[in-house]
Amino acid sequence: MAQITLTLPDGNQRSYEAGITPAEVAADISTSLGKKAISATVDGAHWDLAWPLESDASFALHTIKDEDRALELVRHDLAHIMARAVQEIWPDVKVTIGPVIEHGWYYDFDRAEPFTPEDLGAIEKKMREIINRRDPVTTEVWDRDRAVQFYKDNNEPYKVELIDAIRGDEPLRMYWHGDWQDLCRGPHLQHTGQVPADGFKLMSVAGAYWRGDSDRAMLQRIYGVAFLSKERLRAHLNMLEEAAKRDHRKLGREMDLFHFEEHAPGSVFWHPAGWRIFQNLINYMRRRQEAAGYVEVNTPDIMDRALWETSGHWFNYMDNMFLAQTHDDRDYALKPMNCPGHMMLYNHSLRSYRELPMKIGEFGKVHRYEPSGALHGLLRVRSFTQDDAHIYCTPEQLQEECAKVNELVLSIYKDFGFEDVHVKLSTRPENRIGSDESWDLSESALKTTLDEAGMRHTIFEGEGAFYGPKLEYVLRDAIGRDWQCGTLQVDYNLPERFGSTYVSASGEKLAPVMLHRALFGSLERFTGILIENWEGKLPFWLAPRQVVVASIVTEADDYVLEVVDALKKAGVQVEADVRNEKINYKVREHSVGKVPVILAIGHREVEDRTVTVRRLGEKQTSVASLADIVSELSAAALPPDLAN
RNA sequence: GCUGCUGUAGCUCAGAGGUAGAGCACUCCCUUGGUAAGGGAGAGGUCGAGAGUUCAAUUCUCUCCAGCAGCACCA
Repeated sequence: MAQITLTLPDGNQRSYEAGITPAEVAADISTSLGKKAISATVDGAHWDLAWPLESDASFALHTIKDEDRALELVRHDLAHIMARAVQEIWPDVKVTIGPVIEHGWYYDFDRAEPFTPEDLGAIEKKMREIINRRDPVTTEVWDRDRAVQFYKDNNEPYKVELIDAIRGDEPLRMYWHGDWQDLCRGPHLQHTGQVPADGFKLMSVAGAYWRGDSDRAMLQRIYGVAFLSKERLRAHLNMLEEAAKRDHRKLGREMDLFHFEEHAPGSVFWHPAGWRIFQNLINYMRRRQEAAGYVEVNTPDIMDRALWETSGHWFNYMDNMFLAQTHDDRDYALKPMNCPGHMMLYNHSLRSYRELPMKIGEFGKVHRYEPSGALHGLLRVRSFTQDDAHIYCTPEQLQEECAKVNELVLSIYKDFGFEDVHVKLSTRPENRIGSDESWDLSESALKTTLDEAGMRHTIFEGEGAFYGPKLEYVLRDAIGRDWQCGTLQVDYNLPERFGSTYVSASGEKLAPVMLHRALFGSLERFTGILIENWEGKLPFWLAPRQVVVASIVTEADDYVLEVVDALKKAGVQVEADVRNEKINYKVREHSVGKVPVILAIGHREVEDRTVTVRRLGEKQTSVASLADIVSELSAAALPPDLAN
């Protein structure tokens, strides 16, 4: 028998006969390690304890203490344990796939009756039984024909389909948890008892398409979360509760910012306070863009079909466009994008190279008939306002303009407290317009921009828009969630389709390149993201109601109004609250409404011409003179681009 | 769009085959109270819409609409 040498993490080497398993190595090192081991890493690959070792390798054993490995295994075994539990309860349910995901796993089943919440409880109970049985996990490599026949005999058509999809040269590995069997790449634990029985919870059941394809069968997906201890699980569940508290739909109601109606699904009714946030964003962006050399324009909401045919939208997105019926025998559509309107604007007069780069922005409201299931509060709507702009430039200017947009967007996100930004680069899709040469140029311009700025990014092959590749800016929020916001797209195609030109220095008519860019993206969505990020407690300059001046006694009312007046004149968004209510009541109400500053006025303040200041989230109050508080709050009300 | 669930007062929710209830909010009265809900009274609902079953439907059935979770989609 050949000998192999395993090099342990501490540098020690051990020699064994080829074909030995990591489980045997672990037991050889110590009895307790043999019991505690859950998997191994062999030359960097995560290795099942049952897989034989055939050659020299670096070798490390893992126990439940190696958190990353342990979580992966535990979650993966739980997927199998859950599938087993389901089949033990309902033998006719067909199994499909069950991968590990962030925080847990899911498994998709084909079953005629829907799983109910009570079913989840029953499954969970059965899973604990299986864990307590400490069923051994064993594995074998089968050849393809045997596996296919096995699944045909067992009436598991999805598994047969999976095997068909696996490359011919890949070994098919079968796993048994006790006498229950599944096709699986592995690795797995030694036995089901290695799963912490109190660290998991089944969360929900929902539909999911087989193989992610909406033309195929709808399966039932059960989601579970799993951690290595009860405490970790509880912490995760608490985190979910915290996230739920940030739900902008709930905060929007509590803060009286906006609402939705049945008769306008996916369209926002902005209340005064919500609209103020919205306007704050637009005004801020308007200033930043003006400073960056943009001009603002406005183009029609409804335009003739012919325009959308020229742009390509009609053929690519007709199903998702709102069409306008009129009595003049013309087809109109509500604009789903601003770019065709901007093309009209560009083409309206003969352009000189001296005008380029030409940057035209519009806070245009676009309408898209989004699938009903996609709608989600402010985050996915059917009519929304973009901070859209198009930059027309010469091919020579392209690279620099991309870099400028990139710089601007990062600087703006920073003003909103988003410093953790990463970028998705999406390249040419199958359905596209334009030549491969123009796509080469566009993609390389975006790639170069990221490389020169040294920004981390992920490439998404084939995910670009039909007219050009795109960058998408993804922000990480205060509790670690990612939100896709801004975009930068290079487009050689629309200028060509619209016959746009500029006159060059040598008098030739040449085609410009255009950039599409939006930095907030959708103002509606960005507002929603800000609400979630700050849990409604927006920074002072953005807060829709910055200050409430509340009277404690009726005799203070005149002075309250004087304070309100002074703050208003100083540019602060302020309201008086002189209702016949106790100060406790007022403080509670405005705190729930996330008003950052409450100024309370009683006899003392009237006499001393002061205010008592209570800031959101602080129990402690302080006293300030009227003049001081006015100057402090008027400074705080300045947007970051205007503050010193 | 697909699967499942939900729809009762402005909000959060209870309820039952015999045309409805609570708390908060709202209006009025009392109370002038010092930092997260002072007390009392009143008003408020075609029970999402339509059809069917029934002597009788808000309750049961079906269709539609909207919302929620997930999937698919996201120019």
